[in-house]
Amino acid sequence: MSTGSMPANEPPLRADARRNRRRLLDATIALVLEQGGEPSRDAVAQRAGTGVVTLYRHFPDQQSLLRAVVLDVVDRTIEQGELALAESATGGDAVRRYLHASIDTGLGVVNIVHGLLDDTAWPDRLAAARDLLDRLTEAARRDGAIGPDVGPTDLALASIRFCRPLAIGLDPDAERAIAHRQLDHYLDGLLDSGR
Amino acid sequence: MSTGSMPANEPPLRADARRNRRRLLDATIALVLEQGGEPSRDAVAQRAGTGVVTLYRHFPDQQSLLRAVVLDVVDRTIEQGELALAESATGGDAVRRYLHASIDTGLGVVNIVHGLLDDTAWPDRLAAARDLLDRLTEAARRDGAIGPDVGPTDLALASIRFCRPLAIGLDPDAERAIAHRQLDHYLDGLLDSGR
DNA sequence: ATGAAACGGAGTATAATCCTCCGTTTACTG
DNA sequence: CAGTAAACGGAGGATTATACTCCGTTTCAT
Repeated sequence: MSTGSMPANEPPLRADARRNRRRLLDATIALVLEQGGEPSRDAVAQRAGTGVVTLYRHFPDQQSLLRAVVLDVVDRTIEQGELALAESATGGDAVRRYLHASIDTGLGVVNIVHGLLDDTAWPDRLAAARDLLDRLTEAARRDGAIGPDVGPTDLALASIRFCRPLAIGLDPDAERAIAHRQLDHYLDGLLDSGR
Repeated sequence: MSTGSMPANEPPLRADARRNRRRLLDATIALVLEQGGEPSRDAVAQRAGTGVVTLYRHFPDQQSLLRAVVLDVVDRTIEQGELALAESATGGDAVRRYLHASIDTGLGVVNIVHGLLDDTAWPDRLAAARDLLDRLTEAARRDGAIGPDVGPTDLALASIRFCRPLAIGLDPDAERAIAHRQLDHYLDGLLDSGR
């Protein structure tokens, strides 16, 4: 269930294949976030520490790779969002926790890659994501954490903004730390928390 | 004085040359911000609405182009920052006004391009920029707008974060509007203004 | 009007990218 | 602990993008 986007009724993958598939997805996510566009096949394979052939075996064309990436990221993010909504004490906390999680899952890729896909092969996930954002907004509004001028779009745009690397040669750890810190300040302003 | 980065003791440029130079700089700034790396020559020329030759005539190699871009952006941003510092009622207001201005000048390019330059051909501007950030921080701290945990680095990183386009196919106007809105929320959190 | 400076389109050399063949290595099964 | 099938990676050729230049035309300044 938490295995990301695995089509269920397929012959089960061998262990190394499964590992490499995961690495390819992670490499693609990182490259898309860093460069903001379609990464080259060679670059993906190199980043993943795998041969180019492996990439082609798992994902015959760019479309299937990007589709898999989107499914993977969206699923992991929605999962985190549902947890946030279920376990947080207040609506504001849920929003806060969800956005921080979206930085770690790399949600930003979805919006970047979206325009490169010719089909919308995941209307269900899109609906689920929208619905999640709506419920997060609703919860925060009910608790008085946000005013009427703040909507689901603000949350979506925030996740895009803070997911993107700064592209100034920082190592991933520093990059993430900065993103979380900035997001916290942003949320301090967005949510009139406590005060 | 407000003509951007014009080397003073050179033969004066013809009117069309000056115009094209400006367009090339703007195109480069936009492309660097959108793609986060070295844009191709053809792309720059096309975006500027000029021929490739014109690009080569003004900037013989990539280095000179990037250097010119940095000088241009830094100068215009510093100018705005000094104005903000001089004319704002409070330190917090100065910080706010400076960061909003940096979105419009495109300051983000400097940090992105910085790593692509092999020399630091503008130690004076770098010093001036640092100094400006220090004075802005100092002013805001004196007015109680920021605590001791917020420093000049936060301002620099914020300008990078909010300068970068979201890369989701928005038109420039929408892009800028979102950036300003998000920056405002961020600053509401960063500066414990008023409250 | 005239000379000089600036311009753009077309074209070639170079580098990056895409994609496949095939011998080797790695994981599962009895 | 074999044996087999699946998965792997490096090398290489076809295709595409990028960098840069020649030269006839247009635009500006006097």
